Amino acid sequence: MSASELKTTRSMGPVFSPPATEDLLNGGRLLRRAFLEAGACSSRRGTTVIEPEQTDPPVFLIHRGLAYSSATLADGRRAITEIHLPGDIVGAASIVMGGAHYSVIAGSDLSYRPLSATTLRGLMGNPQIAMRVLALVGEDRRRADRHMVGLARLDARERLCVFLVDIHDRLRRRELISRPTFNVSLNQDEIADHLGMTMVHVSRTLRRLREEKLVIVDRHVVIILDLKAMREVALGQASEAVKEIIPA
Amino acid sequence: MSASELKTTRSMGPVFSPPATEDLLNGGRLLRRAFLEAGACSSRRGTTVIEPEQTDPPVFLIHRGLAYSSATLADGRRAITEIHLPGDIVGAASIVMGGAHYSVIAGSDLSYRPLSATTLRGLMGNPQIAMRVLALVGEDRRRADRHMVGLARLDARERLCVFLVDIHDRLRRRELISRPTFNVSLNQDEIADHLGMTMVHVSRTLRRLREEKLVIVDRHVVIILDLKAMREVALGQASEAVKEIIPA
DNA sequence: CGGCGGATTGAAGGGAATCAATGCTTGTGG
DNA sequence: CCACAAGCATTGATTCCCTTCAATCCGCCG
Repeated sequence: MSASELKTTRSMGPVFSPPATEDLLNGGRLLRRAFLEAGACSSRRGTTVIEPEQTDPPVFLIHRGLAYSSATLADGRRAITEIHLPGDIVGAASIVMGGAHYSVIAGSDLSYRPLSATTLRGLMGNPQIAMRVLALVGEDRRRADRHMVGLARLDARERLCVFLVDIHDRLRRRELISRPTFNVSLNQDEIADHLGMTMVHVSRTLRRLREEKLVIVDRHVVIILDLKAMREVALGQASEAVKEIIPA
Repeated sequence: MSASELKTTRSMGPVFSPPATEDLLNGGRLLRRAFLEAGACSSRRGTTVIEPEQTDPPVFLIHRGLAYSSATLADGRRAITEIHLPGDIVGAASIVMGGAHYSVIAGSDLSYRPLSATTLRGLMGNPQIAMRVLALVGEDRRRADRHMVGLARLDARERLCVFLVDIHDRLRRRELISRPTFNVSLNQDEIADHLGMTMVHVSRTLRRLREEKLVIVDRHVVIILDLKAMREVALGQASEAVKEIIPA
């Protein structure tokens, strides 16, 4: 089996460096276990889970619901830099950076498990966990890169397709959904802040996508009608390198 | 001394988590040492240093010159996601991610020291180095976040100010310059791809900044005329949380 | 000198923002 | 049970920032 075939075969989840994979899997197990020892918390939609001023904030494993990281400028302009889904670990980088420079806000009613920064720093003594934490941050970074490319070079329609397909794929990979229908508990204002556009234009663009019979977004329910076509809009012009990251 | 005063005092470089700082400093030393044991390399301007297809690529410490990470879409649109300056360590995340999903290109003639992914993975056994590597990726992520906010919510003039002030501050912090004049060996096309605009509009906006007597960018030479005013454009509306990150 | 890549400038067009009004749910209270 | 307010979404009209297209210019090098 060739290398490329191998890559296509294991299309679930992010592709790690083969020599590191063993450690990563084990580190992942240990890390999850550490989270499970912590008690579960919950926050209602709209609550700020992490404040930017907070020093040495805890790290969260999201159990249910959706959260996002956002930064607000003094004049009120806001950008949502990342969407966190169930299974995501939020804020891993802050254990060395001494604090987030953004807020983490519950986008829906949320349940999660916090792990104190100190505890996690202690766990870093285990190289497998250290590797795993590094992988978490690396994965975030990869997503951030893709998002930057989108913000810099895609138009509104493309951004929305990428956004929706992305969420779909992440939920699918985690086996949280089995059909191309899911719930995104963000309102259009929040989507706009994530994609660098206005609510008005999100609304118009969603209408267009609906008319094109690509996807229906009503309230918080997303129904993807033509996943293949959406992928084409999203990645039709993505480079081969980027395509490899996204499972078909 | 209050906490905020303390923060302002140590205004050089990124602020780390206090409990981790000791480890980080030591890990940093060890890491630099590992790089210095490797031989120096050089690449001419325009060379691709890391290809996106490359599996398990090495990590680089840049010695002299400038490089950037870029992703190109199939239709030719390109986004430059990050600028790497002397002293930066490039590609640390790829030791677990199994490869970059972007190219790293020499923006000028470049000299650097590579460290193989395998070697660095071995060094991760040392918790101090592991912490330090995590900090590297975390720092990158922080910059990525700032850049996303810029792409999403700043206009052309603001983006250019942020960009130039950012480079200035990074060079200043590393003590590579002492006056607000420096060299950015990127052409306007590359700047445009970094800031998500067109070369034509970069040109126009730079003219405007010149007329406003804020900064002169001629060829590859940047002369900042009014640093304070530029910071105001750049961060005038930055949130307090973001401001703290940037040294005055 | 001529040619070339990069930068500049002008004119025209378009995508998205802005302003503003209306509609639709939902929840609350009379 | 309806009225009404509040929040969110939709739609239209207008404006504007930025892109696109195209021509010119400038410094550099063979």
